[in-house]
Amino acid sequence: MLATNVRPLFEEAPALSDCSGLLGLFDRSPIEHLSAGRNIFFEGDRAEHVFAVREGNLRICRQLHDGRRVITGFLSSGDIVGVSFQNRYLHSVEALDNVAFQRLTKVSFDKELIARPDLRHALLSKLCDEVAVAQDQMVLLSCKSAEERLCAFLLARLQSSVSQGGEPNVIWLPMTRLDIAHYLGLTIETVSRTITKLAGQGILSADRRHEILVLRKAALQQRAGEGSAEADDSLDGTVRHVRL
Amino acid sequence: MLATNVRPLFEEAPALSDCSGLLGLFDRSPIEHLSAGRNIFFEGDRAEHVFAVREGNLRICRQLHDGRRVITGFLSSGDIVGVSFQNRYLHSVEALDNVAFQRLTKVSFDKELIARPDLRHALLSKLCDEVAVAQDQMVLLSCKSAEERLCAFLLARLQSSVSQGGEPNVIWLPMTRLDIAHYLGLTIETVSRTITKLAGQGILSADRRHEILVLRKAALQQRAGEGSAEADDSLDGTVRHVRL
DNA sequence: CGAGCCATTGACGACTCTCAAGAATAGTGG
DNA sequence: CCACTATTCTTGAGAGTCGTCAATGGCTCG
Repeated sequence: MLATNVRPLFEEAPALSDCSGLLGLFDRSPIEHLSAGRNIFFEGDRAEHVFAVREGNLRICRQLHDGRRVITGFLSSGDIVGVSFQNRYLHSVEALDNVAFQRLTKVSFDKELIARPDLRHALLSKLCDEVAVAQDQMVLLSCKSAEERLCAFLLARLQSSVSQGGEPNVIWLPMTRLDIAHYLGLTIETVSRTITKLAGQGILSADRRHEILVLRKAALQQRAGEGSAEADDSLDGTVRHVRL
Repeated sequence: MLATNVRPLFEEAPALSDCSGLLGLFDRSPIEHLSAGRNIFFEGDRAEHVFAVREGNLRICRQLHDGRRVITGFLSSGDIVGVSFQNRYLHSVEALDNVAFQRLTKVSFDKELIARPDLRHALLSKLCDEVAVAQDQMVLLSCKSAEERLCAFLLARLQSSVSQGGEPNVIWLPMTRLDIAHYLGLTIETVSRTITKLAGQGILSADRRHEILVLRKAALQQRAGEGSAEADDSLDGTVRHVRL
């Protein structure tokens, strides 16, 4: 087992992005809508459906027994969530804004998958991707400072914003500062202070609440510490050698 | 995408444990040996094989550009590592003691999988499990104190030790304190101090370096935060309520 | 316009890291 | 078998980062 954690009985995963052909499976499902603050499902619910996000943004939360909340990820258009081999969801998924999504029962999702080897491969591949992302986040949480965490997060959001058709230097943040804090393992105050500091250094400008302007991307990358492979300006498919 | 991290080009996974039928695939592979400190493979190596651990213990490491090291997991007998959809490994795997393992080329691993739907399902299931474990670790790193982290870690190792046939209250630790620290996102000093503190409270006894005796499992669970409901009882009848 | 949420900013304190030294253990060679 | 060395672990003192508590300000919405 990768980590030494005790969760022998659970096998759930996760949220899958950019799900190539997989999204096609949902084509015949009706579109459902959700307003900000509402959940697609809750932690502990019986896991009977798989969902595809079509519009809007969501957060994936887990609750600790003492009330602490952790955000393990964010979702947006094109992501799939709820894929699972267990019968209960391990996390809640909550809308950050107006969301449109489609659903498929796990049973029919499985059936389609059996019939389509290409999609099975896509799913497997996306699952591997998912693990890599989770491990990246582990590294981030393991040993990065508040500034490094925030810079890494902002760069990731920048890429996401751009790939969804935004300006090349504008970060769109559908989530609140508190969400960011819960995602990065920080407090809202630290997130706020760090943003202020970066703004003071002329690296970015955060006039609006949900929009951050990147002024010096290179500085941001430097402070993110090891952007590793994606250090460069991405977007093109050129894979660079990652040596350390 | 679950996390907002930027790793669009990588899809690797992970280490799979308790790999039901999957282990059978390696039956015809010769057994290879490795002594402590040696690697099965390094981060950045071309990913051409999948490996099954037969004996001994290993650690999974990632290196940051500035030299910081993170341990993302530990492996032992029955675990599979190297499953990947990318052509380079994202982490190193290094022996903690004398290790015996077998290998299979990715190509033949894939071939076998195509022929065996049951194994495909097992793999998918294990991948989901893997993600769940990684997310548990994210939660731990996100918002748990040093004491909570260590207690959770020790409980997991206890379970692992017991399931491998050890005494019900003895934790076997094949790794060093530094490894534990790098796994939990702490320093070696903090790990050491925390163990000393727990020993001072009569919760455990750590006379030997690689062996910890659990004296009050219930207290350990309580301090792990969210070990949740499974009541203690533990080892002796005298279960005392321990508040923090 | 007031209520409520969200974000910012400040002061303070605690937890953990850093630096440093010493003790215990393991490994090596005589 | 016993020094001798190297590594690992423990313990201490001090510092720094980040969390906690608290107050203020800005935005949104009824």
